[in-house]
Amino acid sequence: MARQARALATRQAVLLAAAEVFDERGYAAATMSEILERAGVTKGALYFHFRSKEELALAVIEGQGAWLSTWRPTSESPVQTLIDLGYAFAHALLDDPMVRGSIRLTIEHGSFTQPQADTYQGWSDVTRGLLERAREAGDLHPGLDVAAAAGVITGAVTGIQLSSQVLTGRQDLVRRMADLWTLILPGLVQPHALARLSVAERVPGRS
Amino acid sequence: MARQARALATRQAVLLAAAEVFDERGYAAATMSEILERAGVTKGALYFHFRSKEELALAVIEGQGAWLSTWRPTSESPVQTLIDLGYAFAHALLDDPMVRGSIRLTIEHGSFTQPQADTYQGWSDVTRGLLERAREAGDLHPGLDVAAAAGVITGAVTGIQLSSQVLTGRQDLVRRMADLWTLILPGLVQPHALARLSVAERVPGRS
DNA sequence: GGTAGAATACCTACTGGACGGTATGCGGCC
DNA sequence: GGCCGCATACCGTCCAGTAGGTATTCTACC
Repeated sequence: MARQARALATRQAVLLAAAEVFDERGYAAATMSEILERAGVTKGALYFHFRSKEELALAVIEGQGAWLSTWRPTSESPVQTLIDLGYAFAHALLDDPMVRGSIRLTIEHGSFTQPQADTYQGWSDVTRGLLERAREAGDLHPGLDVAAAAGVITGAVTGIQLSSQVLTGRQDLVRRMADLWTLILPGLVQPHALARLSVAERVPGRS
Repeated sequence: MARQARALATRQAVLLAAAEVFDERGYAAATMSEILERAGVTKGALYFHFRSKEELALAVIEGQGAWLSTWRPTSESPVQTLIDLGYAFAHALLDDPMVRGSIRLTIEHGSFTQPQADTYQGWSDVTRGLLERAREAGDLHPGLDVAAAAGVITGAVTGIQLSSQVLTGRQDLVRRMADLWTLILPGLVQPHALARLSVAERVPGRS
């Protein structure tokens, strides 16, 4: 047990360092040397836990699927939950190295296409689920194609994040997220539902 | 003159091959060997025209700025022009290897940050210019923040394109573009202007 | 319009270094 | 004492870039 704890600690250190390096350099440009140096770990230790660079990258990508699956609705209103999810994701991108690294690896399509498609699909599914609940609640425009809207929102969030990163190092990410909702919501929800929504970021603690 | 023609041909062949390989593999994973092999050119020829891998990548990125600057308005209506620009860009992504490679290099932020920021800024500026003309024409919602909307649209198009590529190899890109406009336009333009717009792709040849 | 010579355009062979991965050994906890 | 967890030294490969030679085409002059 005690030694398992130590092993887990080094494993986590490697994962974290890998996420950081993948985030900064991308998969191909990242070197194992930099990862193990930053983790304060030797090559033997790293390759004991991960058999290859690719396996390590896959483990980092997994970390972000984990983040999404821990997300719990924050409101009775599905659309409000979706908005909150966007802001939560923005803050994860700012604070959580694992999410950052994972997103970079997902965006850089390359050797491993399947996990990336899964990531997009996962986000699209969550979005779609919320939108379908919103439609049942009568919040959405009647003719709206829910699947199409979910695809657009997922893609738009991806792109917003990317352009924010390139232009300002993600400093204006939260503002851009607000801009996105401001622009998109009128095409999504009916006016009476729009009035009940908080487009700006909500501080947690209220229902 | 005749020798310039030959040199220009090989230079173009190298640029094209480079764009393809960068598009398929990304900057770091792309190898000069594959580029010169695909171009049917030897190493000496390549390094005569481009002094380094980075210079070659920058030349590919330039090609896309060139594409954007050759774009000419297609309609009296600025918003309709913006929609058409989106579709034109989608088809360029499907057909023009230079645009494809350039976009991949722009999305993969890495060693050269400045040209990428310039690319985003260029798109954002064009979009913003069209939106400002639309506002002067009274087409937009009165309170709309034009700069913010331009940023969102640029980012959204980027993301749409990315997710379409990962999920379907860009097969559904045009449809996703239509979904984007359907969702965004109600938050952008006033109803009376919306009625005059063609959200679906227009075949060229009519005013 | 033919030729000398000088750029221009390109070819081949090579190099130094870095990188992912491995083999083997060793200490400490059960 | 045995295995888990790690450390170290090493290997084969591949890659960006270069050195130096060769072919091709333009210019100049006759």
